[in-house]
Amino acid sequence: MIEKRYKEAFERASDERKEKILEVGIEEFSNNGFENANINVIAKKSGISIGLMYKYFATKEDLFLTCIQRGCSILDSALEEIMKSDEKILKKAEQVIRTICYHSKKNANYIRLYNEITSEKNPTLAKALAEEIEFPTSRKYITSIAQAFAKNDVRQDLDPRLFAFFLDNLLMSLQFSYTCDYHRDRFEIYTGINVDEMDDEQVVTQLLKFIEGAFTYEK
Amino acid sequence: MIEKRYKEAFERASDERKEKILEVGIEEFSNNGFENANINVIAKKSGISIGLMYKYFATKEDLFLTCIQRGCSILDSALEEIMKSDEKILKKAEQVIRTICYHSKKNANYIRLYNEITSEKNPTLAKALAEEIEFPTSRKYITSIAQAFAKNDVRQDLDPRLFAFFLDNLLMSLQFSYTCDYHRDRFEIYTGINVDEMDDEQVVTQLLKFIEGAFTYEK
Amino acid sequence: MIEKRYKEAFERASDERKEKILEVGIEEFSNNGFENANINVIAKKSGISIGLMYKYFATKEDLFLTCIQRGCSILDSALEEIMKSDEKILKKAEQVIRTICYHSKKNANYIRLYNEITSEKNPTLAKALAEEIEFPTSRKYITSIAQAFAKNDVRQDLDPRLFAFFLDNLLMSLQFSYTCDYHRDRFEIYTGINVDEMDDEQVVTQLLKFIEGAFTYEK
Amino acid sequence: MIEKRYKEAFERASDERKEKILEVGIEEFSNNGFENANINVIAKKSGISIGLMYKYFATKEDLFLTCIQRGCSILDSALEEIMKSDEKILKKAEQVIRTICYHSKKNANYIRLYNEITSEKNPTLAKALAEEIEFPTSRKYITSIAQAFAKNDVRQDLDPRLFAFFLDNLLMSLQFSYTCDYHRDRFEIYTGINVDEMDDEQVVTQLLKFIEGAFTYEK
DNA sequence: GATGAATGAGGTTTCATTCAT
DNA sequence: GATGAATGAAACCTCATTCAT
Repeated sequence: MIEKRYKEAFERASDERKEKILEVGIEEFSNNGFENANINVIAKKSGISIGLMYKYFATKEDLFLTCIQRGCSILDSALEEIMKSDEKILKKAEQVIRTICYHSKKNANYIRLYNEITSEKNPTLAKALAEEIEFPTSRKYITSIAQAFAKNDVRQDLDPRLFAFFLDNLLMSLQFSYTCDYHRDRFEIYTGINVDEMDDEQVVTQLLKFIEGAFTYEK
Repeated sequence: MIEKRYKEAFERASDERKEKILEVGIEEFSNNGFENANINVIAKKSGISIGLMYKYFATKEDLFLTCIQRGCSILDSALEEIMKSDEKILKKAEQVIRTICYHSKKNANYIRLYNEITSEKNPTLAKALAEEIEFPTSRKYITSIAQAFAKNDVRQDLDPRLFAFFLDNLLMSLQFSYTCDYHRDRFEIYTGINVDEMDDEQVVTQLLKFIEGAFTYEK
Repeated sequence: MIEKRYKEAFERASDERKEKILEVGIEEFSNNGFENANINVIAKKSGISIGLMYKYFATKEDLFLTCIQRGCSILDSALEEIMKSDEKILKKAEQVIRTICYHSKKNANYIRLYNEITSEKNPTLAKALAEEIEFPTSRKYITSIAQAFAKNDVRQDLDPRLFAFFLDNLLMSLQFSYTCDYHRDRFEIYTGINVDEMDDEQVVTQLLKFIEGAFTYEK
Repeated sequence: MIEKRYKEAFERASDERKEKILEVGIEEFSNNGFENANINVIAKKSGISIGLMYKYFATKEDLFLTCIQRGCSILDSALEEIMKSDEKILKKAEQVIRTICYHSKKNANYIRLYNEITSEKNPTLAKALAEEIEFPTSRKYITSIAQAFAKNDVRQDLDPRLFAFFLDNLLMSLQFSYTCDYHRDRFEIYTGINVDEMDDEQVVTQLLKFIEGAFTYEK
């Protein structure tokens, strides 16, 4: 688990300021990537001095990680809402997919930040990030599938953890397809349609069929 | 489509040298990412001077892109072999999955380079790369699915292009899970097992079930 | 017209520092030309770091242009003083010539910088520079000649603008002859005397005769 | 006087090749200036290898100087023709001016090369160049004026060498005004007319009046 | 004579981080 | 707490020149 990466001074800052810094940081990091983001620019756009920024965060990496934590908590809370319900697993999947389709523009920067993380090269950092970000989500999926398994709502020869993994692979890929340059182009190459002009309903329907088949079918 | 990004002098170099430069380049770029890779280091490790490197490639970006083209052509030729056969689609899927499991270590750097690309931030470059890389693969998948569709081997209410897209999402994610730091950790979080110690057969079996259900099931 | 080429940070620097940087810059650029001048050297001699230099000027070219503006404003203010008087045109010419002879050592670097500009190869930059530098001077000369023309102090068949141009050609060449290596040697080849040992009075007298005849004579 | 700056191998090359190399060299140096001209490019455009270029010239500077000698000999031979005649000095001046107006386009590159030289920063080189280039011309002018002086064709209180110098200043400035970016813009600022659209006859007439007055008038 | 592959020093520019005020 | 001027290491890239063939 990632410990807090900000200094105490950051906690003491006003909520408005904290919000602003992380918002600007998320925007800059998601637009430019970690290397090309400029911490001096982030400070300026946040309306604080670079000196104060270093009173809040020891390094550029710490600011980056704090931005990630912020972004992920936002994404996770949306998922939380859906997964805690009592709906059947396919119903939950549908809601998650619709949420992705619907909110992908509003939260585009968070998702692009997430995409940035998935190509992290530092093994130690990658591990900490994965645990921070993937753990909560994975438990929700695994639990839901296990429950469905117990209720015999899904095929009985599936491995809940692997199937949760495959499911999340599909959802993660979809998120990126709505928000990240390369994945957007990839989407168009496969479907022939720009993702902005795609009928979301068609995507939802087809992906649900895919998932439903995957979870339900049994020879 | 990406045109060649190397200069004529590079073509004239010995095969051994060309091989060496691209091998070193792929290693450096996949280990450090584009920004943190150092051309001077690549030149030194390749046994040539920095001046000569710039006789071969006009910019760092051009070297990067040539490394990508090299990596992709290797990956694509493996896929080509499988997809051109007359097997049923699920048989092909199985072969592709096995190939991924089997070769993921040998070609780890290529796949990590591919992962690097998927978070490219330059829209123009992202588009060119997506077309170069995704187009050949997508046609193979779409064609195979369309053929299966015509033979009634798969459910008749699927959209071939979207299903090809979903299928590739699963395979792409699997590749990354074998090779890229973050994805490897993510895999372990979902499955509880480090990917290096995972029984490949279990992964193959489960993923095939997932795909088989997705393509076969019809209410 | 050239807009300012320095950043706001430069304006905020102390006058002493601004003065120092431009003085050193003018010296380096006039001694070595634009290409061979070294920004790191200018920074070091100015007593600031290279990083700060780039806080002040975005590029080497911007520093160069700011040096030029500084040099030209000094040269122009000397001319301004003379031209705004009510003297007859030949009296003004005499004063200008004497000023050139007298101040050519003190301002040698400015004049050599001006010389550097006159062989500028970038057409866009050349145009901007010419307008910045030549316009104020040209108006002064043309106006003076036009006034003399109106008073019948000069021959009535002259074209004021072309005669202003010829006059300035003579003065520009004289400036260079006092300050720039090639022109100094050229001067000696023509006159047989090194310009430093030449009796300025002789030059003033002869050049005034030349100009007086040019402006006065009428068949 | 500049000694030859080419190696013996260059003398042994075919006239065609020598011609080509110098022609290309003059073009590159006059277009880009000494620093920005690329000797490898000059070799390629001349149709020879860079290795051979260094068999012909020891350094880039030597090639440059040989180009200058070539360019100047062309310009000088045109002047030679005019000055050796028996015409009166003003007639000769008119012919020189007309030659400048007429041939300025054809020989633009030579003149721009000459312009490049006039801002040479190396004192030793500047001196050698000035002697090479200015000496022949200066003798022609000084001699002509001295002859005119003896015949009482010009005012008797002029210093022949200084007047020759002033005269050449006017002609040199005019040459540059027809060919070099900065000087062309300067011409337009003074006259209000682009030098390409200027009526040459007007320039000739006015400059001749200027010179005639300068040489003839006597209080 | 002729080639052109190969070298590598050196210059411009960026930006994370420090610290005096 | 807050500022922002100041630092300087490090990276990309150019091109005159060499030399083995």
